[in-house]
Amino acid sequence: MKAPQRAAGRTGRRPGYSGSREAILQAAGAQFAQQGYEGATIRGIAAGAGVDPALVHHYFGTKERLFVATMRLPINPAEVIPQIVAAGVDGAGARLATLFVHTMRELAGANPMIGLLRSATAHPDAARLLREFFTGAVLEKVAAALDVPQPRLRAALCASQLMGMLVAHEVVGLPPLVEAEHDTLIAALGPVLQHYMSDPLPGD
Amino acid sequence: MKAPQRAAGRTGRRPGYSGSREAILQAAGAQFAQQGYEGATIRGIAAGAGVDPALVHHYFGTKERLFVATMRLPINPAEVIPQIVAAGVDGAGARLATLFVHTMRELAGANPMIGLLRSATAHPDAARLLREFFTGAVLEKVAAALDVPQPRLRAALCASQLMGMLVAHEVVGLPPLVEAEHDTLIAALGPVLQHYMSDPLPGD
DNA sequence: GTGGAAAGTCAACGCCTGATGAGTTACCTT
DNA sequence: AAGGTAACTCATCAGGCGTTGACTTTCCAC
Repeated sequence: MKAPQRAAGRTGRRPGYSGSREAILQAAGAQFAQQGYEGATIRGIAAGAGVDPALVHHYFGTKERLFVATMRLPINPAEVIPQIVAAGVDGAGARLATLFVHTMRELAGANPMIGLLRSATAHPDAARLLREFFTGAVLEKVAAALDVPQPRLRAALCASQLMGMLVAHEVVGLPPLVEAEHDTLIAALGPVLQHYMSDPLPGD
Repeated sequence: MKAPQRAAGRTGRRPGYSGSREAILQAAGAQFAQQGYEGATIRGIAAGAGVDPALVHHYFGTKERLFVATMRLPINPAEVIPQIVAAGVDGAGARLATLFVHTMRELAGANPMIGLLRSATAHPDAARLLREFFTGAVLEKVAAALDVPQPRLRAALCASQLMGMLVAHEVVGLPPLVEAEHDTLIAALGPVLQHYMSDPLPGD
């Protein structure tokens, strides 16, 4: 039953390729997602990767930089946004809702976006990063792709609903949402996103 | 310039009524709201209240119990829900949106709900508390007051949008939302909440 | 082959955290 | 006037945190 144990008290470099760096990144992603920036610990991440805590610093320097290295979105907005908007504004709400719900359910429990949100609530830098990412990589892209008035406001409204669904579903765990079928959530969200994207707003 | 300093190195009970307990509760509320459960410290709270850290334990025992003592919602759902639903389902979306946006903007920066959310993301107990509170005190009440199919699911959908607006506005600080007029947000949110409350859903 | 760089561990540092217990002062009842 | 109780601070504890520097072992280029 003796599993090939990592870091078995042995010092010095291991023979062959160990994949420790990737193991650390993966463990860090899981811990940040589950416990947020403050809650996750270097020691815990190292244990999860089967590695000495000092090795984490060897690779990433500080916890802060490890966090930054870990952060990424589950989907690449640069390629997804055109896909959703391409066929025109009509039906874009339904397409976005479908993509979002499926991604959320598939990544349940290991959603990097949740890690970002968890961290953003306790770590101002993460909040700033999230804001800059959204305004830069999402809002602007959507604004460029969507031919409607006030595109940034509309994108932000969509983001508010999607973030909220994520928090209510993954963090708080509201039972009616967790137990609902994919199609129910999609049917509920679709018209909302469509409303934000194309219905008239004050200031149009 | 010598302000009447609290806890000026003097030991023993202070003459007169000091209001220390209330000062601690207020400081704790602010710290939990701004930094979440893990981020807030007993020492920081004590300093904010102008008091020795040990006095916090004297009154509340543990950090956990102080947190519970601090938690409350900005509005009392027991009296607000009937008010919103009373005049019928029609227009309830707009009424809820108006109440929500005004409350959110008035409490900006000191919203106890944000403290709960921040804490829920890092502290499973807070998440459980938030879930139990929502299912018990909100979802059930709404379910009883609303004469529509699947009331709990509808209430949860509304909650997801409101939580999301709170996170996007207060935590992430998306510029288009922060800069929008009250009326713009209300006009955007109203139809969404109305949709969740009264439009047909799969499973009706 | 030989030497430098990378991979890896170990032990320890200084700091901050929540919590405790003893001691001091004021208040309230009788 | 006396004594109990509540309010309050002080010094201190043990434990966990991020981080560091020295040391060992393997890899790779020349």
